[in-house]
Amino acid sequence: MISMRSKYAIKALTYMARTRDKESYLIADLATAENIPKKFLEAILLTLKSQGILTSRKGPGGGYWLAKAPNTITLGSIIRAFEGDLAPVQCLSENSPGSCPECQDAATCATRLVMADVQKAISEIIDTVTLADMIERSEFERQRLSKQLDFSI
Amino acid sequence: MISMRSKYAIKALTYMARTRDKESYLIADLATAENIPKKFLEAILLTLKSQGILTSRKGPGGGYWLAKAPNTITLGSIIRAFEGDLAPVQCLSENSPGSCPECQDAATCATRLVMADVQKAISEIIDTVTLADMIERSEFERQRLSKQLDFSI
DNA sequence: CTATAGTCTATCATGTCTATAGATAAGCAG
DNA sequence: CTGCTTATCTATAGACATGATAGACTATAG
Repeated sequence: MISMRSKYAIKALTYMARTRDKESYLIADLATAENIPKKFLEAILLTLKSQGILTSRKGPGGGYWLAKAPNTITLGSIIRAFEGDLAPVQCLSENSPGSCPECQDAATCATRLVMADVQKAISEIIDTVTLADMIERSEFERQRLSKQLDFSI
Repeated sequence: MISMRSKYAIKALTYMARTRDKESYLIADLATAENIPKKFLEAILLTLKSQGILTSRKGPGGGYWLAKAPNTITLGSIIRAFEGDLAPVQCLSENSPGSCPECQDAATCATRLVMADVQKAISEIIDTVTLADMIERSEFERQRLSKQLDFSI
């Protein structure tokens, strides 16, 4: 299960990518628009900034905005900002290395071998999908469903 | 990250599948052999029994043993016994259904669509690999490494 | 100088995870 | 029937992560 942080981050970022008219977004407005607890969102946006996904400016006229184009922001980079690297087992973690405490022989550990495949499969999906892709996919689905409705009438 | 429960379960089951000579295994022996806290292992074996992976008998001569052949016990069934269905988001959970609390429109939710792909990718791996496969893979790796050693001498 | 808006620190409740202790129940041997 | 063996159940404790809130602090436009 991905955390609420990740989901709120996706919602806020998607909102910004969808409505590119404004040049900056206030925490309060994002919180209201996407129904996210304001104080919680604060910390989330700060994390996204530290990952180079958002930029911000203080003071009047300030706020947050996307640091990169939506088609260059991957879902993986968003999720990993909150969930860490998505290692299914400790010994496959890159940013916080170390062997699994219970493992007797990492070299021949079948669990590690299989889990490496799992990790790769996950990465291949989430590191390929971008924010732009997600908005497009959502819009496509919306239209597909409204057409289905037309037929059923 | 999969839990220690899952890892201990895999270790205990692999041990039983590897040494098929004995007709039953004592909790205490499994705990010693695989270096697992005995009391903790108790609960784990009980869960595996409730999932139909193990069978048991009390009293002298009793113990635990595999309820099925190792090539019919999937890694997925073991992991799911402890981690639940591996739904990346609430709305994709089958055994504890319900929509994600923050979701406004599940039908067009891009996160759900992508995560469904992730869930499928994970399942395709772990539901295909069996206990027998893992033992074989581990043994293969052991031999491969010892051959590599031969060359390097 | 002051209102605005992001940033930082601390705290809280709740829940899960790993692990341990102690009591209980089933089953075999004599 | 007694006693030993072995699984099973209930309860608890400590550590940590998660979701969320409160309040003080800092930068900046005008």
